[in-house]
Amino acid sequence: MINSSDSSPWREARRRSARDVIVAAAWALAREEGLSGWSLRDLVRRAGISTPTVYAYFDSKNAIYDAMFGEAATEFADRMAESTDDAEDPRDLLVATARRYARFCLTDLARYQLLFQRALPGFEPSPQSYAPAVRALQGAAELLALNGITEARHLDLWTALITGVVSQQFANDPGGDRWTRLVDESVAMFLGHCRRAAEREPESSPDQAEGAPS
Amino acid sequence: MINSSDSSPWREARRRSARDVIVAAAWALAREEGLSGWSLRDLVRRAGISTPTVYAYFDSKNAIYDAMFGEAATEFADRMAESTDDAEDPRDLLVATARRYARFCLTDLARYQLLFQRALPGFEPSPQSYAPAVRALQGAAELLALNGITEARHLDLWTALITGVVSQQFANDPGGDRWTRLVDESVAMFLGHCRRAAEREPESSPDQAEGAPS
DNA sequence: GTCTATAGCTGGATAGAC
DNA sequence: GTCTATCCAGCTATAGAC
Repeated sequence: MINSSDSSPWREARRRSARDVIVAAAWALAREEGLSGWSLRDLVRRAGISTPTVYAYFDSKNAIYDAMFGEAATEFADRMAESTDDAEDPRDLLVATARRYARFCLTDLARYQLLFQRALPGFEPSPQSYAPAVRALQGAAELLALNGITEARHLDLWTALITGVVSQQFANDPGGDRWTRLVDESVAMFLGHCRRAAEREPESSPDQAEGAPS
Repeated sequence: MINSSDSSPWREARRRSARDVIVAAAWALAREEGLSGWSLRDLVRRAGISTPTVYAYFDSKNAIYDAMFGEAATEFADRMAESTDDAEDPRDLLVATARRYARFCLTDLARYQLLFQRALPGFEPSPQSYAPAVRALQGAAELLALNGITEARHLDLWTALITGVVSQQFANDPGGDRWTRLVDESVAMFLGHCRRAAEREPESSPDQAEGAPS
């Protein structure tokens, strides 16, 4: 037989698509039963395959989670990189991005828990799976720079603020908008603060190393 | 035999202290192995008792979690209610409280996850266990009122901000202070924003219901 | 590669003696 | 109330036929 090597292109394609079927079934279950509320038995039943088939593509259940993490991280980076319209005011862009972030998180609890909450005891994403997330944070830094914000601590303040909105929304009003509707005001508060800070200590005082004990 | 009734005082005391031993062992395990990273077998080994003894005091593992939740919620309410010094500036009080909140959360990940992250799929605290948490939120509202902040949405903004700091601290710099050291600046930003908002729309414009799309 | 069948274990919870 | 002993359901993962 020709092409019996495991690395032949169409072999790879088959492998890949089988993988995709498994991961898709895993996502469906995670959304329905909770991130960790499903077993491999559930998975194979849902995907219409058998247990050993899963192990032909993944070494363990955690390897499936890792694939899910990678997928989610890529989605996240892509979504955050989408520019709305060019030629837009930097501030509107910041608002739009914050809204997009909140929507991204809130539309999929399982994904949010996997990606941002480290909700799986004993699971650590592999470096490859994690990589895209770094890309997204760089995007955030650039977006703030567009708004004249370059201090590292202000980037941290920004992520805290916007993370907190999502976190509270999930914890205390899931499905509602009690916190997400505060995004506009949050951005206003944040930008106002940074602007005034910049006026007080003009230009690059190079992020004076305030004692940072471990 | 006198006092053979289960409701006699010293019987109750014994029951209680046995309960306490079990819950204490559960906390120790939760801190060492993760909130859900331990089994009843681990628990009985640690507490030096046997499985049926546990079931003499608790109906299920979730009942143990509920007791833990109640304990944590009480601790939380107490800690938040501690006034630093009287005669203090309302703003300093706000900063101190925010710091106390962050410290409370960050000193015990398991407690934080149980109390604020709903990290146990399928577990809901009973109303009795939950009650003290309400007390704490009322305290926060009063503290903001002392600072002239009475709008409901500003209370929400406050909790989001301070929650976000803790959340980011845990997720991206556990053990460090990269975010907690931003508490002062966060309070400044928040108070500045609320003050200016109050100037623009003076006195109680009764929280105009801004259109709330999902 | 995919199946059936099952190993091997660990989990929460219980029976019944004392 | 506390024990020893155990049940039984669930899990991940694998052996071995095809």
